[in-house]
Order: sequence, then C-alpha cells, then structure tokens
Amino acid sequence: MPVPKGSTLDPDRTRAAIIDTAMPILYERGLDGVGVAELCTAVGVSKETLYRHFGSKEGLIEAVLEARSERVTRWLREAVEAAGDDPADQLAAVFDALSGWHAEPGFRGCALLNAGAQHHGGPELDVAGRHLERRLALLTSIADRAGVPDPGALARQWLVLVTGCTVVADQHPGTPYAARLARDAALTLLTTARPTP
Amino acid sequence: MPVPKGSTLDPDRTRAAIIDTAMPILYERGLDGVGVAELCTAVGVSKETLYRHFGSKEGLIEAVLEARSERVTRWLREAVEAAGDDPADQLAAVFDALSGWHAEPGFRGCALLNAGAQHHGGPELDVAGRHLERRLALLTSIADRAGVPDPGALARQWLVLVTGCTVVADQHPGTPYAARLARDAALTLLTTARPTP
DNA sequence: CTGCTATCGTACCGATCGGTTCGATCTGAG
DNA sequence: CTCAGATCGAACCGATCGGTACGATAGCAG
Repeated sequence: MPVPKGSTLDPDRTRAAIIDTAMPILYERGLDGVGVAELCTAVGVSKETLYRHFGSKEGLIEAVLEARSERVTRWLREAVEAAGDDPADQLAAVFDALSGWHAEPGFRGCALLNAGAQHHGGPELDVAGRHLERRLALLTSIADRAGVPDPGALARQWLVLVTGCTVVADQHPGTPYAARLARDAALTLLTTARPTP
Repeated sequence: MPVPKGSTLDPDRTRAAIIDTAMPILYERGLDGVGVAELCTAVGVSKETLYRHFGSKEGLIEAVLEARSERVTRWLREAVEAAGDDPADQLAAVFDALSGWHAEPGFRGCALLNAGAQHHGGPELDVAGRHLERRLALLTSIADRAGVPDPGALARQWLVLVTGCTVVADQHPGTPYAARLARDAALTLLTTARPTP
C-alpha cells in the first residue's frame, strides 16, 4: 500500500481539508472576492499543494460547489425523511428547513445559484443546473406520492417557490419569512392539484 | 447657459451613452468579468471621462443598475396597464411578459439579482433590494384591486414566484416554460385567496 | 479672438491576480 | 536506514486590474 491512509500526508485528507476550509470563504466573499493565496494561508497549505490537487482555481471552485450541492441535497432529503409519510408534511418540512437556514447569521443565499450568477458562462452554471435537478427530483418524489395528476408540473412549481423564496429571503429585506409564505403557497397548490373525490 | 445642451460635448449625453453601452456588456460578462479599459473602448470614451462622470467602477455599476431597474420596472408596469382592469388578467400579463423575456436569446437572469449575488456585501445588494421592492409594489397594487383578505401576503407569494421563475428559467435547463408554470401557480393562489361568496 | 470646459489618447502607477518553480523538509513503507 | 512521495515556504512570472496624470484638441459663450 504505497499511499498512506489517515496520516497527515494523506492526499485525500488534504483535499478534503482544502474543500472544507475554502467552502465558507468562497461562499461569504464570492468566487472572485478571494485570491488563491489567501485561500492557501487559510487552509494552511502551500499553493503547490492546492494546484496539484485541483489544477486551477476553477477546478477548486467546481470541487467546492459539487461538495456543497451534495451536502445540501442530503440535508434536505433527511429533513423530508424525518417528516413521515404524508406528502403534505414532507412538503412543509422542506420549507421549514429552508426557514431555519434563511434565519442563520451567515446566510447569503444559495451558494450554487450565486455561483451560477457570478460565472454565468462557465462550469458553475452547469453545477447549479445539476443542483436544481437534484432538488427537483426530491420534490417530484413528494408529488408522486401525493398522487396528483401531473406531478412533474407541480414539482416544478414547488421548485420555483423553493428557489424564489431563498433568493427573496437573501436579497429583499422587506420580505421576512419568505419561506413561510412559500410554504403556504406550496400547500395550497398541493391541495388544489389533488383530485377532489 | 454655460453648459451646452444637445451637443457632442453635452455631459448628460455622454453619461447616458456610457450607461447605455456598458449595461449590456456588464450584464453579459458579469460585473467582474470586464475591465474599465474595455468598457471605455466599447463606449468610445476615454477613461478620464468615465471617471469624471462616475468616480469609480463601483459608481458606474450603481448607475447602470439603477437605470436598469427603472427601465425594467417601467416595462413591467406598462405590460400590466395594457392588460385591462381585471386583476387576474393583470397578473397573467406579468408572467406572460416574463415568458417573452426568458425566451430572448441573450437572457441571463435578472441583472439586478445577479449583481446582488456577485457583490453581495456592497451597494449592489441594496439596489437589488430596492428593485424587488418596486416589483412588490406593482404586485401589491394588483392584489389590492383583487380585494383579497391579505393583499400583502399574496403579493409577496407572487414576488417569490416571479423571482423564482426567472432564476429557474436561467439556471435550470430542465424546466422550460418556468414562467408559464409560475403563472398558473399565481392564478391558483389568487383564486384560492378570493373570498367565496 | 479669448477663454472655458469636455473630451481624447496615451502613458503610467502600484497592487493584485492566477499560476509556476525549486530546494528544503517531513512522513511513512519497505 | 533508505527511498519515494507529499508538503512547505518563498521567490518569481507575466498579465491585468482600477485609477491617475498630462498635453493636445475641439466646440461653444462672451
């Protein structure tokens, strides 16, 4: 076994440490708001190490965003799973989870959407698109369970609400509790879409 | 009259020309994606002139975003006014206007929201907030006319839909016609909110 | 004509950026 | 102990950035 595992020289560990440390800094200051040198000193790593792992600043950004998307997706899925079997409860759990996130001190909007807006032509936009696709899949599973006639359309309406309330919560101080309003709207759409026996 | 009006040396004209030319470039390439020198050559103006008018790149950006917000707000208000007196028609007109915008070739999301995401701490976020405030005012006027019990809450739900469908249309290729889905959702919310006599 | 002002074109500044290179150092495998 | 690979620290590179300075020019008021 030529590669040491778990040691201080473990490349996987170094890579994970870079991602974990760089993530909040890039989220807080923006992709273009912080240089590679500063990221390196924050992580406690040399530039050579960072470039050997990620090849370029772009590569680092992609890795950070991918890790973020996976983390957020898992977090939201767990919130849904903890809400029981009722689709309405699951849907409410999504927006309640968002409510808590929006109220956190360091909340600055969705890191993926922000990145897609910042480097619009680049790979960040693709990462953001895949992120929304994962989120749509989660919402579609809820709509499927609810047995509505067109679960795909309803899930996409929910996706618009989820995305919109996060942006509004971030950028419009005149709308607090945007997630709560979106939750009510989503539940109304669910009720209206359900076949009335 | 020491200031020439309408001549090629008219400062107001120069200022407007700089804003008009810089606006699509900053929108397309991002606030940090284009330098002041390139903007100057695109406008056909010297750096000294640009800096005398706006003081800094930040000042130029603020002026451009402010002009953009006013233009977009006027455009949407006119779409509403052209839709007649029925609140439902006015609401549908908002999302239909958005549909057409989203389908335009150079569509890259809302310039104000993108700017707020790019320079998150700075004045751009305030401009984006004021932009959403203007949009909320328009939606609130529709909700008022509809005579719903809580027009402020309904208008804010519509604001979430408007914002969300624009972001989704930009960043999620898997959801085409996001504005049409949002339109249906908004009309459903309106119908549900109306008192049933 | 005489100013005044807006503008141009260019050169220039210091700072920062992303990225590369290299010798020294440390760690763990064998 | 020896060796290979991972890392460090710092110097270094060319390019670009936002912003400034200056002499020349052009249009208008008086």
